[in-house]
Amino acid sequence: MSDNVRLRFAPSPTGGLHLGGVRTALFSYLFAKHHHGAFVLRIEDTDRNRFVEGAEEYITNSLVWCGIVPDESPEKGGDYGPYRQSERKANYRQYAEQLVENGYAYYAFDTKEDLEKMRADFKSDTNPSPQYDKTTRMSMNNSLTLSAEETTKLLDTNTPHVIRIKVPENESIRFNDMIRGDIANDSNLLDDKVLLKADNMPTYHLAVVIDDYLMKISHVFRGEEWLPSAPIHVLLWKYLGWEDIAPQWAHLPLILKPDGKGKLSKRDGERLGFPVFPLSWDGHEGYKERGFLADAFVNMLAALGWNDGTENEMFSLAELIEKFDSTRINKAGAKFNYEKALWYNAEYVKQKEAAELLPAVQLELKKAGLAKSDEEVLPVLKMVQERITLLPDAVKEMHYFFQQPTDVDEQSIQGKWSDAHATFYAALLDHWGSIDWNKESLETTFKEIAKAQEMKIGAVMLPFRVMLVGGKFGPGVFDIAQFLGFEEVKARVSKYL
RNA sequence: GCCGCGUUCGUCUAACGGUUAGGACACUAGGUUUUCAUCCUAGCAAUAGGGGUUCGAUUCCCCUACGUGGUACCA
Repeated sequence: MSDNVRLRFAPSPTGGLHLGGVRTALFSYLFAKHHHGAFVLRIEDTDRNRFVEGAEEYITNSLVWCGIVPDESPEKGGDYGPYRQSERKANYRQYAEQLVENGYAYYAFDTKEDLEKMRADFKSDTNPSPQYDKTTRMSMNNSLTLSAEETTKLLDTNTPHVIRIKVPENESIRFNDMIRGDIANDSNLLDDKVLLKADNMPTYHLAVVIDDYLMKISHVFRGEEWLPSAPIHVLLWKYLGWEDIAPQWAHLPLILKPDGKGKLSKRDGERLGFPVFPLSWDGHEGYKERGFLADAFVNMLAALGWNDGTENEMFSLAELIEKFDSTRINKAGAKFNYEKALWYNAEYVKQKEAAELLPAVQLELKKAGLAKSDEEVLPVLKMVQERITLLPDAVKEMHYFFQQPTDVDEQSIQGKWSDAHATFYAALLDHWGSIDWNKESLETTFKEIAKAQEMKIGAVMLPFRVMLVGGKFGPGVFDIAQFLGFEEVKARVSKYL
């Protein structure tokens, strides 16, 4: 494959992109880039009722955060624009009419009530949801049942109508899915899908075929929920005369709820306590705001349903591009596991250079009201880096380096404090006032004084830590003391003497 | 109901006819850290069920069960 590999990600601007959508975009992007092809973003806004203000911008921002940058898009433009279907409206009707002329589609004038009546009339125990198909179309109000004159008259008087595909009888419609292999469907089970709506806008089925054709799309990655309508698309590519250049389809498995049943939905995030959006959307916190690193998020998503065949699980975007192979995508849906996402993030935080992490950490500190210089923060970050899972953890792990602990866990040293302790720390501070201030000498003298006063090291070490940081946590206590400096250590300890 | 797709440890997955069915997350135990986390070591744990095909099936075929998706003038 070469540079005529072109993939598109074609979301509807009906809300925030969720995990599944991002993964579809990611796989498309990886495949395109692996083959040195193009990745295009197309906005499928043909349903004006579901249009949501700001959704398109959100989608773009999300992709950018992930590093999935389109080569062509509504914003950026390209040779095959426009990239919003609402702006390509002029294209669709002519193709639909071409299908009618060639006998592959027909005008239908049925009202909403007509359709409801048909569904009610044909409904039975064995057929609970009757379709507009070969068994019913001849009893409906369309250009197949009406005379040519009547049809023309209705059309000329602007009677509301749609254009439906005329699904053939007794055909086995097949195509080869990149992930699932040969897929066959019996045409007798398909319905006459609406291609062009009464408002003159195309449905997904028509628009996707025409635009994939016009934009020279070579491969399509989309969710498994499209598998049942794929035969309609196959038919359309054929009826429009483009059968030989139809794209190759890859229907991706779904991302499922971690607990119960079904597709992951945005409600699950609130319910189970994890984000389902990359960036915050509509009051729902995103992965970014939760404190995930974009590359960890992308790695986690890529590993959900794909692997490179080795035992390696860590991949940068560049490595994903290099190793991506669509034949290694799984067929079965995957239950989402937030624990694993957390693990990925912790791994990325640990592996990064502290300096690389610094800007993001600084942002968290500022949010918590701790504005410090990079020079002050960097050495502390190096000490606590491996203790951070999510970026906001940095505040919890670092605040006591810069300010006296407020919540002191006194319970942890309850009953372990005596006058002898006070004497010990007083002597310690007295001695430390005149030594060379580094962690080695701090530790040595700490131990010497403890021995001289017949105190067990363990008995004085823990209270010392608690006075310094506020609890039983944190890096080596002498590392902390060294950073704090004599005056600060003295201040924190003296409070308890 | 009908149609499509799927089914390996609790979860994500490897093994594309021959392995003691491997790894990761989670969990458990031990070690390190005179704290906690990290880290190290070990442990736990799976081929949905039934028929075939084959010298041999996780792997190929069929049936059943279960899961999931579709069945809109939504995508």
